[in-house]
Order: sequence, then structure tokens, then C-alpha cells
Amino acid sequence: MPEPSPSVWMRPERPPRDRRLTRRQIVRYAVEILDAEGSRGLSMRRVASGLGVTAGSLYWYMTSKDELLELALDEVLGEILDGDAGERSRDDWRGALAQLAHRNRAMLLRHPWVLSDLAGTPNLGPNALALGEAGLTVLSRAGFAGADLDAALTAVNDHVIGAVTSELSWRAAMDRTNAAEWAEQAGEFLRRVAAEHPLLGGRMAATVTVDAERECERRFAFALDCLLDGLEARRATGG
Amino acid sequence: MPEPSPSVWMRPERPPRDRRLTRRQIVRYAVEILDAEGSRGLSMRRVASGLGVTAGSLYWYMTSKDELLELALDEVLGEILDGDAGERSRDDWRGALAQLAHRNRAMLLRHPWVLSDLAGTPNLGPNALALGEAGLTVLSRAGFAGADLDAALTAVNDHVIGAVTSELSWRAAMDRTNAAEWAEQAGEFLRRVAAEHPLLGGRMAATVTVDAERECERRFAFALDCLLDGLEARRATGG
DNA sequence: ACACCTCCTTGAACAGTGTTCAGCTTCATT
DNA sequence: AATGAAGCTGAACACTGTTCAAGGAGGTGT
Repeated sequence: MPEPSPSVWMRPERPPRDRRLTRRQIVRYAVEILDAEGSRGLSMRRVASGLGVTAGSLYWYMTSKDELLELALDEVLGEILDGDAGERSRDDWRGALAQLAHRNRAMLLRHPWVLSDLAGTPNLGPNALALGEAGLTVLSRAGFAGADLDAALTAVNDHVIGAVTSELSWRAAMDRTNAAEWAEQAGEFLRRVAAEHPLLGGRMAATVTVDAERECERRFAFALDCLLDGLEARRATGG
Repeated sequence: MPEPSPSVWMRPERPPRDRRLTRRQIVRYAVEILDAEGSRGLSMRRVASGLGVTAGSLYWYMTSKDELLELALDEVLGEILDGDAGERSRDDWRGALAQLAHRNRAMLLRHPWVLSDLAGTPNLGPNALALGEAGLTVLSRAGFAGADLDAALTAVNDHVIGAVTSELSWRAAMDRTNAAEWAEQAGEFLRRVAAEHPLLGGRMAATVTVDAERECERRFAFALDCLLDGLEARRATGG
């Protein structure tokens, strides 16, 4: 049982002198690999050799691969708020929150590996903090305070995480059942499912004729609207 | 780019004769290891040696480690419906759905490794299907149909996934900031956070005095209620 | 009783992983 | 020019998932 080590974020980066490398540079390249080949494609040796350096070198800039992933996570979290002043519609809290959620979703779809690392990884990077503050600001202006402030923000964030997680898993399943070479087995499989689970079978049948991407967006917006309705009803209106 | 292989679920288990092992047996032991030591503790050699066998043997029963994880996932999915007839309150769809959500959450907290594997893993096992059918049944009785049926179920499931994911990540962060040996760095860290992010700092300060477990349950129920309110408003009441 | 055949397991091998560390450069400072 | 640290190398360690020729063990047929 290893002691929890101090987060990367509580320890300043080593002061520079002679570097060929930067933490940022390493992290950005790691993100490139992760985007292109997923978590499985990332290895210290691969990152190092792509930067013209040996694996051991990277341990000068970070203490472990986990730490690299933590840094990569915060790096992409930065994209959500990028180029968004967040000031343009002070009163439309629903719109502002929804926009935040959509930008978050878009980021997760760009970097699907994030979701595998998210569970169990602490999240204390500067971009994570800025993102939290942005959400709290919107909700605070909307009239939420105290424990409900946390709960409301968490509700929206969790929806995004959950929706994209299951979207990715759903698409993986579709890819399998649709793989041409297995069409027979898949057909038989679907028939069996329909026989034992009528409702599910019906929904799956309806699903093949539908554009997966649009359908996912629709479901995302549907649940988000439900959630925002619920929040609307609970917010302390006026002072 | 490897072709998507056929899912485990589309191919029957090899018929037995001489076995020392069973697929089920392997999977259950794998789940034990995963529960005790997380994804990182699981290796084919470890599973095999725990069962008194060599790593190569396992490849007689499954084709890869990924497949073992797929099987393990469905195994624990089975716990959600276990010992739940689901018939006791035909009219109380909110209660039935909430109960499903809570059982789901409890299972994910018992088996935290599931969430790391969920993203990107297709989910077509018998228990996953039964679970889907159960949810659809409740919602269908409640008056949902067509595309809204999917959307409603997805909304609730996604909430569970997202909530537990971020709960685990939050707890990991708390463990770090609370680690006794880093109390100083953590204190300094929290002070810096509060300075740059007033709202977040306030919420974090309020958080230390609170029981993490109860707070997570509260937030979970809060968002679930919001969601159910939203669904209530959208369901086609009566025929 | 014997051979036969298929099921299942072994043990070695391959290529790759994260991580450590003594030693070597290469630079900034004195 | 000498000193000392920063930054890097290359080899090593103990692992990982996966493959596969070889062998043993059980049932079946004669």
C-alpha cells in the first residue's frame, strides 16, 4: 500500500538552466500520442524518443508516468475555457452553464483517453481550478449558495462525464456489431437479444437507422435540459 | 489500426470436458484481485497462479486480457439486479428508477475499477442487457416511448456513471491534500487556491468540515432529483 | 488391452513496459 | 581554469501480454 504522494501541483517545477526539454513540451507531445493512439499507445520510451531523448530523461521533469497523465489531463482541461471570456451574458445562467457543458463535452470527445484516467485521479491542476471557479461563478450569480452551489455544479459536470463515457462505450459496441465480417454473428446476436429483451430489442432496432452522432447530441441536450429545469426550480430566486 | 474483433458475447464458451478451470471461476477471481488492488494489480500471471495454473492456460478460455475485463465488467453488472424483483411498486416509477440508480452507484463504489474500463469498452453482456431492459421497463410504464425512452434511461445511467467517477476523483484529491506529511504544502496550496479563486476557495474550506461520504450521497440524490423532476415534466402522462 | 484423438496445460520465448542509477557531458559561476 | 550542479545516457531490473511447440491426461473405438 503506497503512501499517497504529493500532487504535482503542490511542488513547483524545477528551475531551468540548460534544458532541451520543458515540462510543457513533454506534456503536449504526450497529449498528441494519447489523441492519436489512446492510453495504450503512450509509453515513456515513445514520448522520449519522439522528443529526441531517452526515457530516463523524462524522470528529471516528473516523477512517474502517472504524473505525466495528471499533467496531460490538466493540459486538455485548459481547452474548455480557451477563448471564452464567459462574461458576455451575465444574466443567462442557463445558457452560460449549457455552453460550459457543451465545451466540456467537445473536449472529452476530442481526447477520449481522459475518461479512463479521470476515475481515481485527483484533479487539482490550475486549469481544473479555473474551470471550477468559472462554473461556480455562473451558478453563484444565478442564486445558488452554500452546499447547493457545489451540488449544482457537480450535477452538471457529472452529466457531461457520464454522457461522454457512455457515448464512447456505446459507439464501441456499435462498431463491433456493425463490423462487416461478423454480420452473421451480429444478426443472430441481435435476434437473440430481441427475443429475451423485447423493449431493448425494439430500441436497438430503431437505433440502426439513426445517425449515432446526432442521436448522442440529442440525448446529451435532453438530459442537460432536464437537469437545468430541476436546478431552475431549486435556485433561490431574488434576494 | 486493428479490426474490431467479435465481442465475447457473440461467441459461445467452448464446450467442456476435462477442465480444471471455468470461465466463470477465472472471472470471479479476477474481480477479487481488481477489487483488492485495482486495475494495476491485475495481470494474467497473477490470476493464473492464484488458480494454480500458468498464464498461457487462460488463453484457452479467453482470447485476451481485454476480454477478461469485458467479462469482469458484466460479472459485477449482475450485482445490480441481484435479489431485486423490481415488481413491487408498479406505479412508482420515480422510486423504482431511483432505486436502480442507487444500486448501480453502490456497485460502482464497491468496484471502482469498473469506471476506468467503461470508457471505450463495448457493453453487450447478458447482465448489461438485463439491466437495460429493466430500466426501459420502468420508464416505458411511466409513459416514455420512442426516442425519449432511450434518452430518459441514458440520462439516469449517465448521472450515476458521472457522479461516481467524480466522487472517486474527488476523494483521491482529498486523500492527497490530507496526507499528514504534506500538511504544510497542502496548507500553502489551499491558501494560493483561495487567493486566485475566491468561490472555489470558499467551497473547499467548507468541505474540510464535512463528512465526505454523506456529502457525496447528498449531491448524488440532489442531481438525481433534479433529473427526475425534468423527466416527470416531459413524460407523456396518460394515454 | 491397446492405440487414438482431442482437450487442456506447460514452459520457454519475444517484445515491450515503468523505473532506477552510476557515470558522463555541458554549462554558469567563481 | 576550476568547481559544482543540471541534464542526459545506457544499461539494468523486474515486470507485462501474448504466442506456440511440446507434452500429459482423459475419453472413445477396437
